[in-house]
Amino acid sequence: MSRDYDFSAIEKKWRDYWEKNKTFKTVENPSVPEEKRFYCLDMFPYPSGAGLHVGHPEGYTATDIICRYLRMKGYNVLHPMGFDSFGLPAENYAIKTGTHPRESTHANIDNFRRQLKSLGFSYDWDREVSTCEPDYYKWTQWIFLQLFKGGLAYEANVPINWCNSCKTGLANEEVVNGRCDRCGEPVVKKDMRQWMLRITAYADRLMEDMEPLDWPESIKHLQRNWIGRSEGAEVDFQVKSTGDMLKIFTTRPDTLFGATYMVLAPEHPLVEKIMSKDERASVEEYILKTKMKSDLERTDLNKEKTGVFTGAFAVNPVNSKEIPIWISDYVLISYGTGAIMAVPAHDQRDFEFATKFGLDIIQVLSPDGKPLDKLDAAFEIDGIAINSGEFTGMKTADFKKKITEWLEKKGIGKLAVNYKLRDWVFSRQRFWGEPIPLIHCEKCGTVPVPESELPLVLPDVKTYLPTGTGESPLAAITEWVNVKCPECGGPAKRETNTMPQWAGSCWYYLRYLDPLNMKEFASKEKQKYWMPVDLYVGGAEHAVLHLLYSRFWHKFLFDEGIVDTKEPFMKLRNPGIILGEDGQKMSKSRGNVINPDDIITSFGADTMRMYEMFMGPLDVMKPWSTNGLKGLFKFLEKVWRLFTSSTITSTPAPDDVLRLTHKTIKKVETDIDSLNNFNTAISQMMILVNELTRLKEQNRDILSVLARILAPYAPHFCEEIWEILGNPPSISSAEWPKYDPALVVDETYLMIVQVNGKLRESIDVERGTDIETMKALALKSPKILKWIGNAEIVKVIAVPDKLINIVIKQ
RNA sequence: GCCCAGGUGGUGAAACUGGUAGACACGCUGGACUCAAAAUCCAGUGGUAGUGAUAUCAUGCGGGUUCGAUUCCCGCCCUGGGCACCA
Repeated sequence: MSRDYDFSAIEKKWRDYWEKNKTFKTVENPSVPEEKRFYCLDMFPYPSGAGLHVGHPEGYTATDIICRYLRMKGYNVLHPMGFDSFGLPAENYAIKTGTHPRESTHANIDNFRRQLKSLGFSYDWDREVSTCEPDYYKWTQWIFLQLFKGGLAYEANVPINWCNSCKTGLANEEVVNGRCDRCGEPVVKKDMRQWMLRITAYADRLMEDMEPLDWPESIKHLQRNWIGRSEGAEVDFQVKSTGDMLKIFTTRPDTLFGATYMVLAPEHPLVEKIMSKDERASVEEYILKTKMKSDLERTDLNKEKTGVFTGAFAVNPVNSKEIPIWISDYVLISYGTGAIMAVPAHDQRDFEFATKFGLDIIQVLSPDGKPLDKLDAAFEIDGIAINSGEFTGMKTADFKKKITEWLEKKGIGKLAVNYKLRDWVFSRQRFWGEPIPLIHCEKCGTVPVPESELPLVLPDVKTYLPTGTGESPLAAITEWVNVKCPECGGPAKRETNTMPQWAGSCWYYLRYLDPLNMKEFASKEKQKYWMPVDLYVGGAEHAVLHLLYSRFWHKFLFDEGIVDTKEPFMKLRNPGIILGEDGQKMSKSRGNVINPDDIITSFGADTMRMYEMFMGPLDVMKPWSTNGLKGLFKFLEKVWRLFTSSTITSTPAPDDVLRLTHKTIKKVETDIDSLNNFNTAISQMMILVNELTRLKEQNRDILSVLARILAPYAPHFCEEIWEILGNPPSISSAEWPKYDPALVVDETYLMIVQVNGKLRESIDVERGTDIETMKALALKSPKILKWIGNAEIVKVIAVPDKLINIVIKQ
């Protein structure tokens, strides 16, 4: 029976079959042992109006292959999908098009779901979650309340990153090169009342607990740098005129004797108090100027240092020297104590500042204990102390330890640790997000919405346009804002800020476990059955956003006894970016965007899946090629003909073909197990198919193996050929073939013969041939004898079952 | 500037713990089939020299270690990503 490979009919047929038979519904079967339970998680998509792009199916196909393969090996696999649907892009899109974000979000989700289904992914769709649904965000709000009650959510009036175009505050993690991550507008600082999450309380654990995880080193590295732990000392300096204590943080307490001036951030609270009358005007002007600067201007490294003298002096506690106090915007209020001691001889920033303003530069450190002649730049590395009183002559490391002890004994300093990581700015002055479930009462202060009243539903609003005033659009709905205080019953107002986009994704992997549970966000039993996530696949761009935030929430939930694992994601893999056919990043403006729908219509989902896996290893960046895609279509057609246009018998296949089949099983297995090299598994299957194509007739058992090892890659296609072979559906529950270890190695091999490391001959010999025989065979070869000639053989190196190298004197 | 990843044919890429560089595919060239084209099948395909067997050069560049280096070490160049006054 010969017929064409009608992919669209085949794919529809099997998609319908899976849906109707709930083939991929997952249940917590207790008889499956723990080590055979696998939780495989994809980063859920943000359903934009543009639909799925080709990058999505890359990671999703990889995980789908892994899941289908593991099921065939007898694993119980949890493989869910959902939608990250609250947040700025949906809202901005809604504003642009004039539709309500709820409507556009729902339409986008429907489209995404359709596209995902058309790719044949084996998700258990009964577990779908969507972060913007009240049933879901009820629990996001609930977790927030636990954070609030645990003292980890707090209100603060701090200068935050503000985007004038999106009209909202942003987290540090959402600012890229001084610009808004979403719209690219420069970010400015704005003083605002904010809800903050105390992620810094977990800084140490976020750092330490990451070490044993099987994550890409680069991602761990990124997180480590973002957290930015640095050890040093806090030292108190006294302000001479007022007696105030000025606390500074330094990683180089060993350079204390070289401090020739101090610098406060312009926003430092002491500035107002300590500045002298004479300097007031210039200090105030400088502060004003700083306020007007955008972050971009302020952090521009190329600009010259600026600053003004406050008129005040501080006393250096190690030598009682009086040193001037300046303010400058190169000192940040948000790091350390917002104040530094400046050691121009040993810190490049201070050096530049001191040079510009003619401040003293005193060397207190050199490579060999002798002062350097002249300094063109700060000497910043470790060395031996000079000009440092009783500490002179000490090595940097010892000095640090000794001086810190000394400061501690005197009660004017101590060991201190600082982090680059800042607390998480958690409120957004926008509409499309989870309402923060808090009530402000004049009498009782900030009171949580009672848990029984959750979810606190996002109200309908006439205009959801951002106000730009620092208030969210919710503030305008007086009937929603004005409530009775849950504690005293008096008049109170709701918090009108909403949560950031990252809130819902912080814990979605937990909701998949038990999506319909109305009493808890996930039952302990279900958690115990599946957690932690065994494999998590998604984009590296989330290294310091989602992946850090969700680890923080998870640790908090762990401390609360709500989850039982310290870390949520054991293995992490990042698919590489797919570039356009021109090698450029895919974008609408470049006109090089590939739409998965078009590919599926023209070539089918199976070809699409195969091609995306064949392009290269999962983790590397790679350009799209339509010709390459066609190659995979041709390959499937070739396999199709094998099953539909050839004679299929039970006559055993030739020995070499049988061996090749077993080698192929093994190769496909190890490549899937690598979680990365799906491309070479396909290459190996191509080699097998090329070999089979040469045969006059096909052996049924070999075709059966081929169908099963190809099934995770091209599932619709393989369901069909499985049926053609006469098997009942579905191939997804067929058993993964076992290879025979005896058949994966050949009886003979090609022995390489080198002369002085250069390939000169290759001889077919039996596996296991001993070294002496190898030598004898090599030295019998006329070619080799010709190369050796009369030269003296210095030595012979033999690697059994591989090669022999004859070293001669030339 | 600092940190990380990576540079292999015309293209995507392969190569076990150092052991045949370029598997598999795309593209290209030639052939078969066809009135012709598409599809399919067959053959060839890193550069140079040679009809050919073959030789020689070749994994970003320059050194080194080794019988032997795409693989290990040192220095440099380029590309991609991250951080960017964090004291």
